[in-house]
Amino acid sequence: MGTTTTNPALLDDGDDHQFRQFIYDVLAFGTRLEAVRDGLGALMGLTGPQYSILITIRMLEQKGSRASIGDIADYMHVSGAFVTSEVNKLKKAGLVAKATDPDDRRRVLLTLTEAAEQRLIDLTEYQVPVNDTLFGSLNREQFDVLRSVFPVLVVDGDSAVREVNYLLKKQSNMAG
Amino acid sequence: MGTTTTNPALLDDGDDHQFRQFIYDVLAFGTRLEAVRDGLGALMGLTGPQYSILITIRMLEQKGSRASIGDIADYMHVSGAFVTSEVNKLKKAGLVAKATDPDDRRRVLLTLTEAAEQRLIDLTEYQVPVNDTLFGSLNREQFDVLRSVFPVLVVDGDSAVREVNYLLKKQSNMAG
DNA sequence: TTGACATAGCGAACTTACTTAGGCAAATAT
DNA sequence: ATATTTGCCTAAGTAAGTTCGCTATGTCAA
Repeated sequence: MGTTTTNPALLDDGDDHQFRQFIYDVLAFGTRLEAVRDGLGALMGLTGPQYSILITIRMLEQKGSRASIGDIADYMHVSGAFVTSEVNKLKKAGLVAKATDPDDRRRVLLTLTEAAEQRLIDLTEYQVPVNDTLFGSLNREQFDVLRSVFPVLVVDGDSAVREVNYLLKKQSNMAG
Repeated sequence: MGTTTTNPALLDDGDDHQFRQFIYDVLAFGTRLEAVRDGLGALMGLTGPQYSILITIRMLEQKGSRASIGDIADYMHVSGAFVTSEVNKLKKAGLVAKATDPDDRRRVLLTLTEAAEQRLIDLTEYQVPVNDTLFGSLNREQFDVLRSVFPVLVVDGDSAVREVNYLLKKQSNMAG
């Protein structure tokens, strides 16, 4: 009674205090990680979202997928219109190239330019000390757990977002 | 060479690919967690930041600390002026009370009202299914690792934020 | 005890990071 | 053929912050 989860693995003798503190810490870490990301972007002369778009494109390239505007928007959980406008700035800065997808000429395929790849390489000079500070206290066993857990959490996170949006819609229907 | 960390525990035979993917997943999870938080806030009729302020006050209360405007700002990594303005809205809504600290009359101490505590209790009805979706696949061993790791990551995160801001300042000094 | 400086909070003006709405062009279904 | 859907774009608006300058209080040094 009064707990915010029913998963017994997360309860300490029926108490969810540890779990609440954990959620709080995850959220707090998230804001710090975002601050670091914004700072790394700024070191390249970019805003946080622009930097995020670059590394999302790179991530998709490395996976062998091709990245359209909509793909980036889905990954980042922002609107397509926003990606369009930020990508246009990145194009103007010579960091991404746009090409129409020959298989579907509505789609725009995004790739990193050589200049962008070089700037990302140059950035590692700063990334290394920052990442070492951030994750210097993790050991191998902890990292293995984190590495296996987070992909699942992302997928479950998507489900939870859908669920909360559904609850919200239901509530607003009841109000209206 | 080319890796973004030097911590050997995070490298797979000298390669940081797993580590990069992990960072990407943590960031992705962060955006989803934030979306869930915003949704839970909306279910209470609040914005995400307002909801965050409420649970930050509650967290500090439970720790036995008293919460000033500046304390909340530090915890949330936002400006004091922003906390001031959001807290004033929460006060108008009858959810937080402001009192001047007798020990330092510049400080404003924040407490949750009964109404706020009740609304947070009512919210658990929605929180339970959402948290179960989010964290339903975690087992005890994984949770124990996460629970021990995240408080450290938050502290190290603060250091990393300071470090990246220092690098940024140094760079802008060199430019100017 | 007074003057100089630092700190906490506040309000106003501004910026940034988004969203929604509406339109066009290409693809898909009827 | 035509209707619908999908992908991207532009323009306009909104939310979530910031910075700046102010007042009040506290602190420290002489």
